[in-house]
Amino acid sequence: MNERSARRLGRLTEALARGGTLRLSEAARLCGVSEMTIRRDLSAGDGGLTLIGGHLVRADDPRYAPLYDLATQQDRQAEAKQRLCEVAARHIEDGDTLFVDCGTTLMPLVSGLDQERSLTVVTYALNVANALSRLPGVRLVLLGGVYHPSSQTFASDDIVARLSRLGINKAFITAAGVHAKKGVSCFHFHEVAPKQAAIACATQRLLVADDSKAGIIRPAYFATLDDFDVVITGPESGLETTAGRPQIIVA
Amino acid sequence: MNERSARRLGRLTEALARGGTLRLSEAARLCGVSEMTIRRDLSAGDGGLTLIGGHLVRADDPRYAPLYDLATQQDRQAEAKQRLCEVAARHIEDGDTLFVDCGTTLMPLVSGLDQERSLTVVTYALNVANALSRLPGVRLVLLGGVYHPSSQTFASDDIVARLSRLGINKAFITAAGVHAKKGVSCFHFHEVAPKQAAIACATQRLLVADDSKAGIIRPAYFATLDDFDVVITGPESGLETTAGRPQIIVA
DNA sequence: CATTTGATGTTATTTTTCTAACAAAAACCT
DNA sequence: AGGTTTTTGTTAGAAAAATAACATCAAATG
Repeated sequence: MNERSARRLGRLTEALARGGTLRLSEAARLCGVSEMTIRRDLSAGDGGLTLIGGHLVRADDPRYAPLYDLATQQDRQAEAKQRLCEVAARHIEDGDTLFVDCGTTLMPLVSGLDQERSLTVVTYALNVANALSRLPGVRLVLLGGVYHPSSQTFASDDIVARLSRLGINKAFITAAGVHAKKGVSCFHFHEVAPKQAAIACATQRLLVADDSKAGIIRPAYFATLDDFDVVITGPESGLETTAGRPQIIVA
Repeated sequence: MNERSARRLGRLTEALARGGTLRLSEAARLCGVSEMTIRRDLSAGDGGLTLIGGHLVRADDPRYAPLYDLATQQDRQAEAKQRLCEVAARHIEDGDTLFVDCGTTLMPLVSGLDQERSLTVVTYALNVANALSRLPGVRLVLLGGVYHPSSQTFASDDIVARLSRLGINKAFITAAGVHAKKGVSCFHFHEVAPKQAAIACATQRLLVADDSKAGIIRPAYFATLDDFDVVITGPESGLETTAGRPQIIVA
């Protein structure tokens, strides 16, 4: 990609940073180039901006991904996540201090929060923070550090210490693999410390994982199933409520 | 308006209640009627839903609100900021560790960075972090804490300690007010600590402020002009290079 | 039962947006 | 300078969407 092209994209991205749309014609006028050039910039770019019916809009916000493109498969997972999150949301009470884990699983949870909901939410994920930053009722605490693009999270050596200073009420944890015997795992090792710290200091621990994670093992173990008080999952997960600790909720 | 029509609209409104888009064709299939009927429903409705390029969206969705104001006034300032940032960018060398301050002034700087640029960038601003998160060559460090929507920044009591542990090479600082005699100020008190810490520990300090800030005093002072090595500003600022410390660059 | 009325579907037309191809201009290199 | 590549603009054609007009259907009414 071109340097000038990148600068134009940057400018447009900035213009649209807080949402809104821009007619393609406006964008072209703004940058002093033809509409065709803007089109080319967009298709060469990283997909942060997209064109929908002649209107330039942000595409990087999962909140605005198409909901019901029933044709594709991604969306069925999205719908599953939506269902799980609706159940998870019922565990949230006003005044809670929540920990919200990384990934896309919990995005419907934070995106769906009521504007006026009075909560404190702690996270180390950039996408989660972005969604929460728009809610006036939420006090957002982001655990900073070095950014890891692979999981859109921040990692730092004192994240555990900082987390333990916060009075976390409920921890919503995600996983890439959930195995009844072997335990709960994720892809990236830098996610382990925050997850474990959140599990350690939260009063109530909730695991949210859709069917596609069931029976899977990923590189980084971070907990066993009975570290959790509640597990919210889909009907095909094969997990069942036993006498033991975790209460399995099927959504 | 028709009763069935109203019911369809209600159903679609519900489907889009949490944002997202719906293809007109999907909507038609969902309601079991033709696309034309959906179109008629929409134009007869209260305007809560709207059609944009074949996609059905909520009219009050902030993402799809047209940005009317861009063409007008913001534009000239944006262009000025673009100019300042082009000058500022010339001070960046590969391998640098930068501090980038909050606000919109420096957005063109980070948005315009080359994809391959090898840098470490430290910031405490969410918008800056978002722009940088897309650049593969940039190691992004976000100083976390409690989110302040007014400035899109994070604040925490140990931000100063954490900053001083980082080897900041060049600090790009912004201001809401620059006064030759009185000093440099910003709107929010929670910005003061990070700014001062960055100024304290950086090797080179650059102030970037467009003309509209010149001669202005804002609530929170955080530095004097000669705390900076370089000041990048516009032609109308009235600032001039004197014998003293700050080198004034007019862009 | 025929007729009317309103809602819906279908088709055709216009407008707009998208894509591809080529031409012009600018930047780049030797 | 001369030639090459890259970037941008223009044009033309294809695709999609918006609009309008007309046809069809179903319920309601006398």
